[in-house]
Amino acid sequence: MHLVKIHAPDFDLATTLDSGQVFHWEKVGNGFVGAVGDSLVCVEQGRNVLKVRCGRTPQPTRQRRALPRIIAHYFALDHPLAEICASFPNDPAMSAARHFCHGLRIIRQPKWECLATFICSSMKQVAHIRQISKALRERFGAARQIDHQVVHTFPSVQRLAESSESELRKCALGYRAKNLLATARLVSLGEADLDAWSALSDTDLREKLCALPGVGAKIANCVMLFAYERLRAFPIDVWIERVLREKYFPGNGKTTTQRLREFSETYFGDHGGYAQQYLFHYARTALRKSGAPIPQERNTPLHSDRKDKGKDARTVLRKSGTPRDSSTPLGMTKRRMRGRL
DNA sequence: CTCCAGGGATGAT
DNA sequence: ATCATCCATGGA
Repeated sequence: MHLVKIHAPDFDLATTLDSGQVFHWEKVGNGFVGAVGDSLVCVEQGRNVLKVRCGRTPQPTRQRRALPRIIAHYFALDHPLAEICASFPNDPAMSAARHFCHGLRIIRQPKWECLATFICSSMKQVAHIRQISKALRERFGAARQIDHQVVHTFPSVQRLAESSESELRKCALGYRAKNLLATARLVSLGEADLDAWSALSDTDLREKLCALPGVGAKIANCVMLFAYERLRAFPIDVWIERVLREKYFPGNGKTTTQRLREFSETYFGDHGGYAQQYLFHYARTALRKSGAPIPQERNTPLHSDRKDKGKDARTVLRKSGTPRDSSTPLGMTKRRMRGRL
């Protein structure tokens, strides 16, 4: 089964796939198996090279011929990584992250796959997002085969749009099911044209994405960075917020999230999204275990700890089974979808 | 067991 | 405009 070698200097496959930007690659042997678009591949890291094997596809010869180009484009091997890293600000935290994440690239993900996956990501750990992605693919995706093992592609917009909330909830989506379904329907109806949005400015693109159910500033920035190649987009999640407060605003207990956002958009420069991903992966892997415990910075440092107050009531109220579809046929509860989209 | 996670929508100040 | 609360789920 055809092996292709692709020149890939300055690229670390494992670091890239483990950095929390993509969630469907599975480690098999010395390589990783996953779908790139509609074709299933096994990718293995070599010395300055990627070894790629292709599974069965509907159009074998055509796909096989285009494979190197597709793979190189997907992993963004054309990004001038040295220049990008050189554009990062020169401070201790950034330098540590840059060194730790050597070879990490922001890859080019399919728009719908990226959007749908990050709608599922809210208040979920990376391991959980992988689990949800797998459940969605196995239930709604198309089966592909490579090396005697079956892997499923990410489900199409139409397939998810014609599913139901209760069916989506079987994939451990929880409250995210309604948002994923509503967004899938908007995209499938053409009211949200993900491809056409490529032509928009960063500001307009963010506005369009934020109008989708289940998409706020953070997820919009993730989709902009990982699927629209907007390398300035700077998603601020709980990890990045900790890094910013701890490394860039130490002691300032009353730094607003608004201030953090302004800082992140100017300080990190033209490739702020790249810088953000380096800081994120560094904080999650190197900083968490065997290091600084990350102080956690409780807000409300003044008066009144208010011991419990709720937090256990819902555990008691949680009845068994029947999540009930909550009957809002199109879930169009987001006001911003009103008017000209 | 508790705690927390690549947040967002909503309603109350 | 900011702030609190709820939303489900499962790994650590």
